[in-house]
Amino acid sequence: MNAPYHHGNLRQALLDRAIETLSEKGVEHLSLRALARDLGVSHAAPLRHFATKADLLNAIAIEGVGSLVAATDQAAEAASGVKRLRAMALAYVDWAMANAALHQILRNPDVMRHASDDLTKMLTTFAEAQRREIATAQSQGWRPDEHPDVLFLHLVSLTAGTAVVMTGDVYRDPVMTSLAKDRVAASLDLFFG
Amino acid sequence: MNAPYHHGNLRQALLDRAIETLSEKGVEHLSLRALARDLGVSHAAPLRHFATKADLLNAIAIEGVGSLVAATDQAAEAASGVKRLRAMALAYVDWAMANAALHQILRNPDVMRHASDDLTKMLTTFAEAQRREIATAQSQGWRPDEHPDVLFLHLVSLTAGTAVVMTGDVYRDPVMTSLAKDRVAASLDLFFG
DNA sequence: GTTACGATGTAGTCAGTGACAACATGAGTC
DNA sequence: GACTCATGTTGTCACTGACTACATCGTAAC
Repeated sequence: MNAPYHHGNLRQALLDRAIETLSEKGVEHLSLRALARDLGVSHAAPLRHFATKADLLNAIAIEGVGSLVAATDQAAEAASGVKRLRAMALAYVDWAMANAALHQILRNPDVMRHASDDLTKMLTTFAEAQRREIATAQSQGWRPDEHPDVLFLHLVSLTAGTAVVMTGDVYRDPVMTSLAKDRVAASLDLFFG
Repeated sequence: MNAPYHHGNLRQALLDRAIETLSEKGVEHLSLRALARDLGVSHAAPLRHFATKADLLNAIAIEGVGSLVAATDQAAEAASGVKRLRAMALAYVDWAMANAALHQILRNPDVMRHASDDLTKMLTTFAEAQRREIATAQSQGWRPDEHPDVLFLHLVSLTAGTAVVMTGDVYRDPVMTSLAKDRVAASLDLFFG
């Protein structure tokens, strides 16, 4: 009748509930103790799974990057060359819009400051994949004369920036954001076109 | 001999010290009480000037936007047309690199979530100025056939994104960041050129 | 001059938080 | 059936943001 002594899958439950809370209240109001209360577990139980709050956020970020990489990988399958690069960029922005809370975690300096080796490695791998795609696209005739570093910086800035703008961090005016929604592809194509 | 009862300019001292602390430790470890200790006043003194922590961050953000607008305005004076637009974008990124902590505050969803009317108004005004510059540049022959919304979204995304990348939020690898430093102008010129 | 007032700083307090240590529970193993 | 160890609990500590009541002092009216 009573709740069982062991939760069963507290770790994942914490991650899921934390992501919910984050999208509602932001990282500043995420509290381990509130999570524990929400899940009907004692205030110190989360510490068995995440030694510190930073660890929890790091784990969330790892889940986020995994989801992001999966989304861009899937988008990449359909095409090749520049179109592949374009598809990945669009998928990135789409993913960010669909997972705004997760995206904000990945862009939060206070979270990434404590990034684990695993997390930084995932991000590095992601960046390397993008560099490879650029090289391939260039070898197939897309902007062959530009320096790869310039294209990479531009690609990363543009995609990250568009995601940031579209998830409402910059101009929180919803009218502007919804207006811009229809322009995302066109904006990206100023680069890919 | 003893410290005077009144600090003299506690408000500005708080702002200055807070910005220092932010660049060292991030917003998560900024504490009103620690600020009070640093400045040798009682733990509740800051509340006379900023009713809540959110108010303090908001005030910092207002200082930041003011400084940012001043920097881009000054850069704009020298040129006109697309060159003016380009100069403003470069000034934006330069400012962000020189004031990374302030820039991160302006990009922190947990801060902007509580943005005051004054702050949002400043940001709106800034956005409108950018839209005007785009219109002027277009009337002078720069990308005349593109939709202004597309250009605006692209401009904002690109500048915000470049600033985010260059201030180390995304790829924290300092090698990458310093490599990219020489490429900033070239990257922006893929749009302005 | 002194008196009243308002702005600024102080002292004390409260609930909420992250972190830690010591202990309890129970599923799986030999 | 005893052992073990991951998982959850209880208790505690220092710290924080926020609030209230009080102290100090510049200023300006009288």
